[in-house]
Amino acid sequence: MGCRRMLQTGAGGAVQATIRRTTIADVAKAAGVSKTAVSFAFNAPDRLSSETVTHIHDIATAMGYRPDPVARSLAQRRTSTLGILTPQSLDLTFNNPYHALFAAGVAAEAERAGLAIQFISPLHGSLARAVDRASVDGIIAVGLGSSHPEVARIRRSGMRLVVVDATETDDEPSISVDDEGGARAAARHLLDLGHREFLILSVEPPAGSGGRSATIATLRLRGYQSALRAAGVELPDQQVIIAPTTIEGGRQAFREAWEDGLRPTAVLAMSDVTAIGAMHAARELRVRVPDDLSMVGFDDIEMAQYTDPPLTTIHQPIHRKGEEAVRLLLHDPWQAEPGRSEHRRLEVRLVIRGTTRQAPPMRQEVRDTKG
Amino acid sequence: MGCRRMLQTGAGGAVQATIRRTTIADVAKAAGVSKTAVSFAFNAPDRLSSETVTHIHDIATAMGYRPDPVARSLAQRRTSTLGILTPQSLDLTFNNPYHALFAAGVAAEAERAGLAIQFISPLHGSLARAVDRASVDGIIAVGLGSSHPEVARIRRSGMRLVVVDATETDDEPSISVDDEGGARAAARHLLDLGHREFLILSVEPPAGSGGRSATIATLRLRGYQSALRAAGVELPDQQVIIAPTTIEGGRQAFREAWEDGLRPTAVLAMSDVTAIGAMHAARELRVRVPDDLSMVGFDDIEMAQYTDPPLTTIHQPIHRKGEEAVRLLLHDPWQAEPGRSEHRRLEVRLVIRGTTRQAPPMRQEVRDTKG
DNA sequence: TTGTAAGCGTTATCAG
DNA sequence: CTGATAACGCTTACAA
Repeated sequence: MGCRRMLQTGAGGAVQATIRRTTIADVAKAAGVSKTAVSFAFNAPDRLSSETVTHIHDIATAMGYRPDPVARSLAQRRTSTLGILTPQSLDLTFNNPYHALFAAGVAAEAERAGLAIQFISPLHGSLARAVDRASVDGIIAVGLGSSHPEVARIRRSGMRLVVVDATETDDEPSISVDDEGGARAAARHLLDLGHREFLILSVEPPAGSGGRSATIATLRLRGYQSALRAAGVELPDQQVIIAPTTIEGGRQAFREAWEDGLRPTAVLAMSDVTAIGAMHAARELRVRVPDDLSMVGFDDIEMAQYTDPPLTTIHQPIHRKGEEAVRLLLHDPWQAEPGRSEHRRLEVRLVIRGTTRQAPPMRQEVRDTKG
Repeated sequence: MGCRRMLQTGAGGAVQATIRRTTIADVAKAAGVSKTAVSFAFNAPDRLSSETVTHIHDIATAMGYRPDPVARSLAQRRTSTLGILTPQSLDLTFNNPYHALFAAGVAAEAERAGLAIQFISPLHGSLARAVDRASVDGIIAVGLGSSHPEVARIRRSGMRLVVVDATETDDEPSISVDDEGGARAAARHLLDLGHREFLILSVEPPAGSGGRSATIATLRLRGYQSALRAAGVELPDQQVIIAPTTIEGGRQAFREAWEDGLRPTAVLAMSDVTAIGAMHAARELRVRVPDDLSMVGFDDIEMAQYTDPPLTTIHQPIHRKGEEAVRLLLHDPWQAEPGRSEHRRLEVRLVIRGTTRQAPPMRQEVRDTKG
């Protein structure tokens, strides 16, 4: 099927072009029908006699014809693609079990709806640029508050948008979990076991997350604090440290805290991976978990079941969050009634495994023996 | 900015449309210039006086104008998007650390080149459909041999293509590692430690992987076998079992093998996650690793360092594979010289950690004591 | 049942 | 430096 073509170069020489796509017009001509007929053969076979349909299909496959998805998108004003917007680099996103599982949930539901997925993350440092270039019908923004300038811009552009893990506002629909409640439950569990000396490993607030909107870091911290306060436990700033959400990040954070003389009997980690890292640091420092040190994570990623001992943590339905986000995006109830967006808040629960135990007696003031 | 519009419905009633995009024509009119000028203002500011550029930009942002990426792609015949093709569902892909790390590598290099990433995986069970709908400039196919019908179809369509983890052929460029050599090194290491009773945990061959082309499962098995054969060790079929590439999959596979009466002193797993699952199964069965059972994984994912004991495995440069795949796709040396594709084969190496130890003496024939 | 023709929103060519 | 005008490849009223 001669679909190569000689192109005249400016200089007058003939040069072989890369294979030119077979277009709908080519097929139409070859089949002796109109473009419309070919289009129908693919998109609405019912509107053609079954003979012509098969005839056209035969010709088309023989010529290797494949409708151009871009042209199709332009004409239909629909890309059948949905974007997942993350403020971090994809490199980080893909290697973060939480994000991976969330994306899996999105993918599962998207597939059901026949939608493809595209990841949108800063392009040459600019989220705006990445968003502008993305050919998508809707965006799921994760971890970006409504106050984030990019989110605002997307909303203004009229593109469908669902935010995940961000403050609920009237401006756009959202999916979230009870971060504060979960954190409170984690802290209470440790308080109930008699712990009074805590170390909190916080996740990093997203870059440029804007002022007002509460990030999950804020919410979870608030949860921890409210439980501690209710129990009359102080929490000096020094005892909450921010760690990168990686195993290594958690490991280093705990090491440094230890070297700074902190001697908690319990650590509250805002993410399971951080907790896992901290567990390894503890092991290296010959601190036994849970005998000497209790630990509660957050998220309940798969690995949490397989650490040694298995990690006590706050379970959240990560995969379902992804699915629900897609449903909300598709359901589109807020477009009709602006200023009254739907919010779905999913439940979390404490899962007690092997990393929490009664606080060891008499471990106060150890901190002072240092140096 | 009145960019809502009343649309006449077929029935004659007026209905409010969703917000209509501001187009380049709107901006041109508002700014009192031609469409060309607006286009230049965005894509080739040098060709306009700086005054007009800023003027146009001002108007454009005021109107909330954003060039339509789809229209742009059509006109440019370029989507600036690259597809990662996997034969499995995204649900599995995202939760597989190997794939996640590979994708991260692709993402890193793609970002440098200003390319977006789209995942292509079976849509309603059909890879072909998914490929047809994907608006991408090039495809990186992972784990799909050249003999796979879909790969052949893509090649024929003239789309840029790089295959990863597949047999090297003249038809398309490829990235791979020395799977066979790595597997051989793993087996030799165990043989050197005196092991003679093996269990092999194989990964699943990709569905419809076609007949001839060797998958990584084939290659690694070949590597194991050649080392064992050289040492005069028999490997009955019964001792190689296929397990899903998940922790749970490895766990169950090992349990079942054990229940079937197999009593290996060493297991060779084709993937780290499977190995990790098997380690947990062993622990549940009170089989001590590495005292009673040695284990070697494959891939060297991050978790391998953090298991207890840390996993001995075959390291492969997963992230770099992703980067190289993109480079190869962009470099495009094979387009010029068809039938002579470039292949990059990256190195693997044995990383000895804590899960391998001298074989326990006298553990033959235990198998026979069963039932 | 099939064909004609007008978009879809850009970019690219080529005169002014 | 700027502006018409023709692609780009498809879908989709509307007409036959």
